[in-house]
Amino acid sequence: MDRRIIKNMQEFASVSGISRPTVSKYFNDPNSVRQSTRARIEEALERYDYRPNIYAMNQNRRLTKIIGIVVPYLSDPFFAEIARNIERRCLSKGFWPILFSSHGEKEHERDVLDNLRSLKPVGVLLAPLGRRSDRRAVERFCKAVPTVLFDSNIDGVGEAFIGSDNGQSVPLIVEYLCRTGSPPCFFEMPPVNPNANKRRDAFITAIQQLGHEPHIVRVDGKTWDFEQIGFDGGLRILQREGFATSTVLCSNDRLAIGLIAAAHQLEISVGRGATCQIRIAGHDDHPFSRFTSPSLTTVAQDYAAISNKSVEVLFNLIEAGGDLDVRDETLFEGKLVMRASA
Amino acid sequence: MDRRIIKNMQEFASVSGISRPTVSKYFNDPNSVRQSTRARIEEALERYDYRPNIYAMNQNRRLTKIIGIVVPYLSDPFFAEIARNIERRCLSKGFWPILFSSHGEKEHERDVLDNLRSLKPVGVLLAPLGRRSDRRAVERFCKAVPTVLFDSNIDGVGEAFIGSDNGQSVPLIVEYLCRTGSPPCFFEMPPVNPNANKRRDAFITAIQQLGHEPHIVRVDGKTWDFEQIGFDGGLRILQREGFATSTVLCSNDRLAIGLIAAAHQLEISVGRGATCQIRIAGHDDHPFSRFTSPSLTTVAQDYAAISNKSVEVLFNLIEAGGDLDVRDETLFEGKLVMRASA
DNA sequence: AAAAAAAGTTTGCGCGCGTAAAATTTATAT
DNA sequence: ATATAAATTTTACGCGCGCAAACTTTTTTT
Repeated sequence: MDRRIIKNMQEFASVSGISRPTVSKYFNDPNSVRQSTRARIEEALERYDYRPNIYAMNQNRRLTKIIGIVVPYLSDPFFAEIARNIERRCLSKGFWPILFSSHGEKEHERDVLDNLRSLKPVGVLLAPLGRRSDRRAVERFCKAVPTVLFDSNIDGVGEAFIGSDNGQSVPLIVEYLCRTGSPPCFFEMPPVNPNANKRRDAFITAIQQLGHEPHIVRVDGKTWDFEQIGFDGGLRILQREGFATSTVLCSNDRLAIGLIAAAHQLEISVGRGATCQIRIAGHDDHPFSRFTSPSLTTVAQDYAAISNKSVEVLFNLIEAGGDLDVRDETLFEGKLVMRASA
Repeated sequence: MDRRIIKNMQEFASVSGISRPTVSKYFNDPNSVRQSTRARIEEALERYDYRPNIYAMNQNRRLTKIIGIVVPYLSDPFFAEIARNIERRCLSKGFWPILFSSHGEKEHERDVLDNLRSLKPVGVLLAPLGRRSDRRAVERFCKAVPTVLFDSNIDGVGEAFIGSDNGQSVPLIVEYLCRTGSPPCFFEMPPVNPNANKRRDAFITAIQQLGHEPHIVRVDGKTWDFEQIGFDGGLRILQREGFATSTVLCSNDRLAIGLIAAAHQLEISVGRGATCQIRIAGHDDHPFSRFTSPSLTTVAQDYAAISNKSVEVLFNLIEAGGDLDVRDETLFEGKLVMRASA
């Protein structure tokens, strides 16, 4: 840090002995200027610690370097982790990731998309709320901004979709559960996104294919407190009629976490041991699933692959100028994670 | 949505029959213009859906409306929840909250602060990493930007601090544990922030005051996977020497969650029942603590109060023009949450 | 060494808005 | 109705940078 403070690019250009347009070019892409020039600029940069005004930059650039990341519910560590991964990859490519959460509310998602739009991002990675989304608002947004959807699909909206293959993951665990014990029933809550429905349907198909009757148990719940919903619903069911079979496959891990807690409270032993009364399995391999008691058997969503692929597709989309020829959908397979609960 | 698209404020001013400076004033603060004028503008706003260019706005404003929120680790639902609360309050006051996570890394925190600074926020709510923070970087930041610290204090840095009173909360649960069973030992990991140390010290003081020997058990761990650290460390200890007493107070809930999982794996029964072998308690009332098996007895941090107060203080700070006369520290008391684990 | 290509410089314009001062209109108080 | 205050309009300038065109210098090619 040297002498006077630099207030704009012109001053910085002067002290570094380079013309302003070249300096501008450097900040746009350091590799676009000659090595010797780059060295001189970076040398001056160390002495003066100047940073271009991002507002002026973004106002005048054709394209900003901003990438929007929108997740439905950031308090869910699953989405927090995906967001973190995406953020890292964007940063390493010189972009400015900005993270938003819809907080599970349709209105908030709409507001987020509106605000995000006025940031004029080059691209957006959007995990929509799903069934609770204001479909038209999302459509409008995706028409105006190059967007890749992930986690939760909305048919025909966005330039691509990346998610996991429920049609593979659900049969995988259903087959495992049937092979190792009583066939499972399916425990679900009102579907918040298309995945929930796909999982239920995949369950029905899979269990029938194995020659069993499909039992679906649905509990109420309108919030995003999935654990609480699983707990409350599970408690009620276990106290009254019980489940149709002694194995329960939950629509997602968070529901299963609540159900395990309910079972424990009622002193119903969970697990695959001989003395256990009920087996509980989940779906997603949520970050906390390995720390339930007993630890939760589940199908892991490959969220590293999902976030990596999402970013990759978005970068392609950006390079292609904002629209792809075909809207491709990439689905990743789940992996069985055998733990103690089933 | 009507006729032609409005590309700038001048055009919008024309179609709404108001002068541009007045329109500008309106967008700065809708209440600063006459009611009749406001009505006319908002009427036009409905017909034309114009939004001012935020980059141009922020470039020229004395103060932006941006409020930075920085948390150490967003994948921790505790911080995600606080962030959500803060965000809501900022939005309702017409500010633009932008959320950042340090991802538990010193370098990343530094980068975040650097980037945030160039956004020229009016104010920032910062929960620093703590001991892993680059103290000088944080200091420099706080000198340049009106900042309120929360959760984790750094002496003399920032215009205010809001957190919880470990000197009250720890004795509270220590007293409870001693009253209802064997005195606890203290289970901790390498301290990531000042709270960890304060809790240990508070534990020692409290347990001695009650006439017991303070036993501290520390396990290794350098990441932010607190559950994993609690699990691995707990497993090792329980398999070997065991804990000094049959009651374990953990430095935080996430550690306790891991420890409960370890105990379960070793078929050590956790709880306050007569047949139980060990009692485990935590600190924070983490969102997941009610869903462990058994549910976790803990001290609740009043995080609603913490986030509310933080925002309130920041608003005062902003109105005061960026610096307060005195750096006040507000500490909120914890509340005992008796559940099944202790 | 000459020619071609690449990189850098100069000049100048424009982006969309904030803000200030002076002039004018409108609302409120006496 | 008149005086006063408040709100609005007019006019004009500045913010910090991107970008394009024409020109000059440096580097690479043959």
